[in-house]
Parts: sequence; C-alpha cells; structure tokens
Amino acid sequence: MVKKSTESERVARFADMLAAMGTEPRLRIMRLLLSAHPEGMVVGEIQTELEIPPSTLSHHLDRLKGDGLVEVRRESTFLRYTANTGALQELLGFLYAECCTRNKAVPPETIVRIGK
Amino acid sequence: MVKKSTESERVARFADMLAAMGTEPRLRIMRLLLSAHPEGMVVGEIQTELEIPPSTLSHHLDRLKGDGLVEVRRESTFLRYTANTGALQELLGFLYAECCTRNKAVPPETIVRIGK
DNA sequence: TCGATACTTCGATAATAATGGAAATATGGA
DNA sequence: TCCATATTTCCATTATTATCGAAGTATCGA
Repeated sequence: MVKKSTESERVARFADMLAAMGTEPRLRIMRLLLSAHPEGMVVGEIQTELEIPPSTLSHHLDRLKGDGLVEVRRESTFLRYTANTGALQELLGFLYAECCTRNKAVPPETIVRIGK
Repeated sequence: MVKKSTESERVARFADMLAAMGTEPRLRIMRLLLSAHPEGMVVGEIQTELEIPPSTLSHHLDRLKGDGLVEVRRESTFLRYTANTGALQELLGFLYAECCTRNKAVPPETIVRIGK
C-alpha cells in the first residue's frame, strides 16, 4: 500500500531536497551527474572532475542519496552514481506548481521559453 | 555597468537560493507569500499564519531577503514582504535548463504539462 | 513628548552540517 | 590467500545554522 503523506510531510521532503542541492559542492555534483545522464559516473570520475577529497565526496553523495536525488549501483569495485530524474521531476513539478500554476506569480513562458 | 559573474559564482548563488528555501519554515514562508502574491503580507500576518516566534521569523525573513528571494517595503509601522518573482524565475529557469534543456534528463512535459 | 504597536537586533545556546585524514571494508584478480 | 584498487566509515574539528527571550528601534497618533 502506498504511503499517503500529509501536506506538512510533503513540504518537509521538498525542503530537504532543496537543502541537499543547496550547497555548492553538491549542486556541482548534481550538474555533473545530469551532464553524464543516463550513464552516470563512478565516484573516482566525480572525484577527478571536482577535486573533492574522497571522504568529503562520499559524505556529499550519501546526503544526496539519502534525500533521493541520486541512485547508486555497484559495478565490481566501482560505485556508479546516477541522477534520480524521478525525484528531480517531482521537485521541479512542485516548484513550478507553486510559482506558475497555483499562484500565477511567475509566467510559465519565462521558464520554458515556449515556442521559438 | 552590469556585473558579469563567473560560472562558479552563478552556481554558488543558486546553491544559496536553494539553501534559503531548503528549510521547512522558510519554504512555508515562500509558499505563503506566493499565495498572497502580488500583495504580499506584513510580518504580523505571516506570524499569525505560521505561528513562528517573532525573532525567529525575523531571522528567516532576513535570510530570504539576503538571498534575494523576497523583497520588503515599509508601510507605516508595518513591513510588507513579497516574493521576488524575478529571483524565483531565475532559479526555476536554471533548474529547468539543467534538467530538461541542457541534458534532457527530465522530459519538459512532465513538469509543464504542455497543451491540455 | 508619550504611549502603543510592529518588528528587529542582541546575545546566548543548542543543534546540524561540512570537512578531511586515517582506518576499515568490498571486490576481483594473481 | 594476498594484494591492489575503489570507496566508505570512523573520528574529531571547525563552522554554520536555528531558535528565541529580552531589549532596542521605528512609526504614528494623541
């Protein structure tokens, strides 16, 4: 059975996701994984690219994983991380709804650049 | 003259904006201000609605202001806060570009529900 | 000039988070 | 079994953030 969450839990969850990306190193990691999507990258590659010490990087990846923004799978001795597009879609959908749909505070075409 | 920011500064700025909204009380504040847009709300109204102690609320508002997510103006003894839709537009545009445009990791129609 | 109201700033504390070296664990191959 | 490589976990430190009562400041009307 699917867990039905209260509005409060929903907001709290999105807040957690925002916080997870709300740090320069982690936002960089997400951008990097998105740029490598859908293959993703193994930790060593991320490390080489971003020059973050191994243990620090591991903590950041763990945080992103904890909030559902990335997924991991092992490939022999490597761990391959990928962006969780489903989670990103939910988050973007939430923000879009809050800003553009529910309250019409931000005009959609300024985000999406419709047409052209 | 317009300040040209490096890519690094740009990412850092969006990270700060994400972090500003990455807390349940502050995300609630943003939702509330968006729901009251474009009039916004005075601090006392926000306080009544969210039941956050005055000094705590003031700190949160200050943080949101510092990262450009809200704007304030005085109305006699009241301070009226409004969501800064320009900043939200930038942030949404950035996330949308990263997820949907640059990397095509998330299909736009799942966010925007084009047509229909 | 004196309230009264609205809100912020001060000041202090407690709670979380970020960072990274060193030791531990996992996997596969010799 | 032993080694090499990849990555995490342990552990400790520093830094940042969240919270809120109490005192301070701003504005207005009497």
